[in-house]
Amino acid sequence: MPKVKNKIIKKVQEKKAKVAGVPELINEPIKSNKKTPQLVRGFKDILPSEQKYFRFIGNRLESLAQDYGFEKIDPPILEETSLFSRAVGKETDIVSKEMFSFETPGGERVSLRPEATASVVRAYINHGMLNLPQPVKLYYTGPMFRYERPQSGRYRQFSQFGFEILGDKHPVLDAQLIILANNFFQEIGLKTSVQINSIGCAVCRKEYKTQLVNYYKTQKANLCVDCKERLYKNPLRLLDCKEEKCSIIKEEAPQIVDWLCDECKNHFVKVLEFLDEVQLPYNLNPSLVRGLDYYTNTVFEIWPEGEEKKSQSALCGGGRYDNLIELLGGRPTPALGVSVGIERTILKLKELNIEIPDREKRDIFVAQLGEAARKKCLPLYESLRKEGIRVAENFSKDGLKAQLEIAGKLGVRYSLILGQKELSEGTILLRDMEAGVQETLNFNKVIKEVKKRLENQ
RNA sequence: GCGGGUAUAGUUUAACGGUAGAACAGCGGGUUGUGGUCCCGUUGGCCUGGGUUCAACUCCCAGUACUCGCCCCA
Repeated sequence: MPKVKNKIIKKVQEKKAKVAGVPELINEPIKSNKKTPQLVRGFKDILPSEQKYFRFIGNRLESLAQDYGFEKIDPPILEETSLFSRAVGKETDIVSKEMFSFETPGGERVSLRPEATASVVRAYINHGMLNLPQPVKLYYTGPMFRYERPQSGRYRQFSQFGFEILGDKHPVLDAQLIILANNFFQEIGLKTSVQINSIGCAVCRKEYKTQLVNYYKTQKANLCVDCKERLYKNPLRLLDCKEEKCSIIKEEAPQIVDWLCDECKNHFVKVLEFLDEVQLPYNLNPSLVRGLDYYTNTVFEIWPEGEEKKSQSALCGGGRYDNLIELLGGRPTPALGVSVGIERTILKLKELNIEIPDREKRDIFVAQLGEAARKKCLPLYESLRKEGIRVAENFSKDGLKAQLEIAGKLGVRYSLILGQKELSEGTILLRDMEAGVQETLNFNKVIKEVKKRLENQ
């Protein structure tokens, strides 16, 4: 009620002011007309409340990397555009229409990275890592950029982490990489389904593509519009069309595993055997093909359990890329890798209400009253911190009420309170926040006393 | 690139062709020195542009953003 009244009074006063010829500027609120810049489409602020998810995943990542002997590499976010067009493939959607590319003031064609494998491989070649003991095992984490239509689980800037193993072609590595990736999801509490396939080497894939196209040509009349296009642009993609009529055609389509050369088939069989050794269940998925050109032989994805049909559900994807290093100008070197979509993983964690540990609680809040106390509390805070005590404060506040309120919200066990009275006595109050009782301590012994109390609990 | 839904305060939202209301959060006070309960006060908002109308936050159109699908991918 009074609010309405105030507003009316305000209006009347404004009118009066106008009538009296007071310049309007005076009554104008301080608010400027300038609009606050908004987020660029598809980009997000990762707010403090979201950070625990990233921290949680980051911690799991670090310990996994340690356990499996991977070393970290941080390639830059910006690379020559040609790195991606050569590695990922000129014809792929990612390169042909989804990169943030521009010219630098110096005239170089550069792109924000849409993925990191190409950069890791470039670094491997640039820094002569072939002279290190092979295989070289590297991991990375950071933002990637793709100019796609944003939607659930898809942003224009998103985070991935990934593991790359360069310089060895043994199938045990394929299996171990899949185990590692799957362990990650298991350990954060997600149930998963491993999808695996082999797309062979350049030779047998070419042969298979011919077979596939020949078969689909006989069915051309019944294909969807997209698939007619795929027939010429990217035949392997025919296999994961979701149109019902195409799925029926797919049933009868030749499967790549039947067209693998002896070497590729042998490799794939061994990978599966290793997986069997650790009793990791997997789904042999003949229609799993990957969107990046560099893949050869083993390809895999990990999906959340029970979400086989959804299109954006893959939490991670990876495979071998035995030709990539040579393609980028290195010596022929086999390699493989996996990358995990962090936001997608977080989305899943939230969906399943999986509990994520918060940041560690603070133990002691330092509250002060008056400028003199403030001056003593600032160094006290430093001393407590140096003693390894988890301490909190809000020194800019004046009232004790406000400070204790914050202490309560932080969930500290104790608050130290220093005011005029304590200052003159050389003491300080220790308040047990749970019990609500206080005792007076000698200021000079406060660190020792606080430590003693924290240890006793 | 294509299609559907949505757009009111920091957040969740209400109502209305005629001066926008709440809850939570924030800030201040009730205790000039005591939090987690309570009470009071207070800051702050109709996405942008055009049209219809005496009058548009409300109706219409366009744009933009968000969102959900398709495509593609993590």
